Amino acid sequence: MSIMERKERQRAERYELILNTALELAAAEGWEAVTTRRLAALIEYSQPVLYSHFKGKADIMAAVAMRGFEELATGLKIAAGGSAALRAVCAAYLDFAASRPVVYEAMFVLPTQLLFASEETPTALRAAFDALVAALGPDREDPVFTAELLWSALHGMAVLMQSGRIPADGAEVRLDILAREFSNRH
Amino acid sequence: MSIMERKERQRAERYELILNTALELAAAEGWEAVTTRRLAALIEYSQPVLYSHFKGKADIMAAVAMRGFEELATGLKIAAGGSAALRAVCAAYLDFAASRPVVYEAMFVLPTQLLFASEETPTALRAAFDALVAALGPDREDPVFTAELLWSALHGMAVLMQSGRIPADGAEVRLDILAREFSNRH
DNA sequence: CAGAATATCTAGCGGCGCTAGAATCGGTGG
DNA sequence: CCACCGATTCTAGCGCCGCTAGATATTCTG
Repeated sequence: MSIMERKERQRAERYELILNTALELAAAEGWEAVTTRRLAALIEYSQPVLYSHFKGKADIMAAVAMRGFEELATGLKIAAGGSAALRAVCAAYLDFAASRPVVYEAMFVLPTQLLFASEETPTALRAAFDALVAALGPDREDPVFTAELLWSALHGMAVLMQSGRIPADGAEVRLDILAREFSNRH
Repeated sequence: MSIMERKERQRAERYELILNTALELAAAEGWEAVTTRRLAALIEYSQPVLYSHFKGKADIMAAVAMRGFEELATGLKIAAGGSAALRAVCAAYLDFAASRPVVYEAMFVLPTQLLFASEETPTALRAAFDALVAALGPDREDPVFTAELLWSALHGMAVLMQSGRIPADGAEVRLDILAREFSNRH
């Protein structure tokens, strides 16, 4: 059965190659430059090979997004460890969005079939959201709604800055105000 | 010169026809369904006619967005009139986003060359933002940054709800929390 | 080593945004 | 009234897209 194992391993390697190449290309030229033809050329296989791994372009982006959910969840959990957890978690979120813009775009901006806040929500995404809830601290009246609002604010800041709709300059100040407004001293 | 006037009037009418048709089609089937071919067929002209009015598809969407800026600015100004201005303005913003999703998408989600917070920012958009600043009330420490943060929160709520990433159910509660957190009693 | 099964490729479909050049229309001067 | 000419509009096509059917090549098996 070693032959099958080797085949599976090679297939898994090619799967990784596709994802990494798609991510690199997207990072360099944006998702609209990630076409099945260019991607196939870069991995040095023909187009249909992509379709033996993924249902289509959207599926490739969804796979990239899934990894992003895990990375984000990890980042938020680490940030939640120290003191001033709320501000740190918010900073970690914005940091992730700023440092991996195309991954963030695949996760939260581009159309998705992914259902949020449902049974099919990926574990990692749920974990990331739970980190937000936890960062708000105990004794909240509406912890989930408040966390959704906090997420909205973070997401809005991320995408409006990314698209140049609000200036990058004020990021620190806005983060300070956000952390202050959402702090638990009310 | 009456003939030229008639021609200009007819051209203006066709311009309107294109914009209205694009908006209707986008509202019915989304922006990705608004192709130059379908649009041309709907207005009963050939494709190149579109290009005699607009530089391209993106330009058509930008024109739709521009009208949206005006409508939003008007809506926010009206909401700012009464009492509880902050909550009312926020509600008006979310209302606009929810009731005209494709216009909102063209304004704030889809790629744009439009520069925000610069000299080229459309007057209407600037007016809408100023309404947010005003709604925060006087005696703020960082009124612009705070307004940018408020806008971020509103935008985040709008798009995350629109894409189903946060449930539509909690909209009212989240709006309440938002208005409370940003109220000037600190 | 022949044949079956698997893996991969070539070639193509319909549709996209956009445009060059042909055809047609409408106003104008003889 | 008509022939011309410029403006307007259309036909046809380019190179690209996501995706797939069917041919081909490769690999494993008896």
